[in-house]
This record gives sequence, structure tokens and C-alpha cells, in this order.
Amino acid sequence: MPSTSKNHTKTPERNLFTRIYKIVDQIPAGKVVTYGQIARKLGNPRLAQVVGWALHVNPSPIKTPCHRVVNREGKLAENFGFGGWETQQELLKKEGITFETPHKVDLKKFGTSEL
DNA sequence: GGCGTGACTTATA
DNA sequence: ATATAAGCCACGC
Repeated sequence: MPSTSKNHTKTPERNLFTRIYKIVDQIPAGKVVTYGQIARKLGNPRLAQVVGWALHVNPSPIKTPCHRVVNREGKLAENFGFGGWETQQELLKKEGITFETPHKVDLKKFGTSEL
């Protein structure tokens, strides 16, 4: 029996990272989601930090639309990995998302609460 | 196996 | 409104 304490990573089924990628991959186009929203799906809203880390080390930025993930304020990451928040801004604009400010997105309209 | 850090969030002052 | 503290998980040393 798996009394190995916890699945010490390398276990996709238990690995939070894999779950995060799956959730992010299911974000509909033209919508954005917050880290806390994903974290809540994982079971703990405090996992938001892990979500950020997951996207930071995300192996496939193309398969994982991390540009649709923003922080609680709807703002973009200042240290975005693509090459800057400007890249994310362009991508979101293509999806039809508008910005209240260059760094902030209108969560009231694009916040996916149905995820 | 411990300690610090991180694309975060929430609560409290 | 800003500042500080605590919380969670994964990674690197």
C-alpha cells in the first residue's frame, strides 16, 4: 500500500503541476483566470503561489496559455517569462480582451467564474 | 532532509 | 490606500 507518505513528485496524478496545466489548458479563449481561482480548484486558495511557480517552469508555454492567467487584481506579471508583460498583453488583445490599464485587465467582463 | 525563494492570496493593522 | 505576517507547494543548493 502506498504508505510512502506523499507521492514525492514524479507522480503526475498527484502532482499539482500537472493538474494546474490541465486547468489552464481548459481556459476558454477570450477569458482570463486568476491564480487564486486555479488554486481553489486544486483544493487550497493558498496554492496560488504554486500555480505561479508552475507557470514559471511551464515546459510548454504554447500548450499552456499562461497569458490567460493573471493575478487577483487582473494585473499581469511584471516578471513574465515570455519576454515581458507586453507579450501577454498582445496575446490577450488578440483574444478580444480589453485593458483598463496596460497592466490591468477587466476582470469584471473577462473573469471566468465558471471554470 | 533542511532552508530560502517564488509569475500569489488572504487577513490584520 | 500601503505594510506586514502567515500559508501552501515545488525547486535548487
